[in-house]
Amino acid sequence: MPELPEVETVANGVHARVAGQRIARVWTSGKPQTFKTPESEIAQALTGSTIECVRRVGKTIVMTVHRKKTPVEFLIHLGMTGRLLVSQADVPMQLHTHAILTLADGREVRFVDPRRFGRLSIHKPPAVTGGQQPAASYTGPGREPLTISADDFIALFRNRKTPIKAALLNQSLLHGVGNIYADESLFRAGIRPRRQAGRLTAEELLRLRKALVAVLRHAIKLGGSSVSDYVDADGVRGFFQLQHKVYMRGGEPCLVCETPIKRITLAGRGTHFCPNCQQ
DNA sequence: ACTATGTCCTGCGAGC
DNA sequence: TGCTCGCAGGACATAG
Repeated sequence: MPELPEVETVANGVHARVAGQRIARVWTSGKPQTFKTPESEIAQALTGSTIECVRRVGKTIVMTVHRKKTPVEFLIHLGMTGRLLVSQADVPMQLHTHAILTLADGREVRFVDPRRFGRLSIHKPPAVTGGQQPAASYTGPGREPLTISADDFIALFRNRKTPIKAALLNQSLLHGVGNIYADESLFRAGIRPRRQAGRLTAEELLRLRKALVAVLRHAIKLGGSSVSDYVDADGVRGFFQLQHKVYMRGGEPCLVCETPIKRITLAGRGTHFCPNCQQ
């Protein structure tokens, strides 16, 4: 499932291929739950506009386009099985394609999502009160794991009774962390997923932050984790799944101490940890 | 204000 | 071999 490293990989890949291109046409599938903003509004906002940049905020891909200097942000959330692909027009359209942006040079940006947990929407900048024109800027629901300071990171979890893993998955605290990187960072920090977030010591939280940043950076370098059907903008798989220490390794020996990895359900999610290495 | 749980959706793999 | 069934999970709604 696409989390921060996968979304970052896709956003960078799409940016490199389409920045500066004009969007000539927009097609949408009519599957209502995919569109948080009505399809007609999305099509109207994008048709004839020029793509300025494509970047990642949390788990969301933000495509900034402009027309007559008015910026609009197109938000693409990949959900669990969403793909954003840049294709030549003659590549056959695959099943579960929900949106196609046809570029002026004939190539297409395609959003494909079998399970339909993905969402497309338009983010409008807040209303302007003064004379100046603020740039549209989607900031996401929480803080960025890669740039948050140590003090702010510790403060996020203060007084929280929820398990640390559930807190890591809460996008209004940190955004971008999902099930894989929550499990992997807790393993690398030696912390049990069920520990109450508010009861972790500052030292443990610093270890967790360090582990989380390291695992996210490493995964970005390897193009993300390809579990389920994740691929980048060119349809190429990532390699970080080969570095998973606990995720989906229930019953297999811990790579550090050989204790069998335990699998439990926490916050409705499969949760994997080493009962010896994680206390 | 927090926290916990159910729901959506399809593909895949286990098991009979 | 071919079928059914349960599971995978991010975000959001709803309940406690």
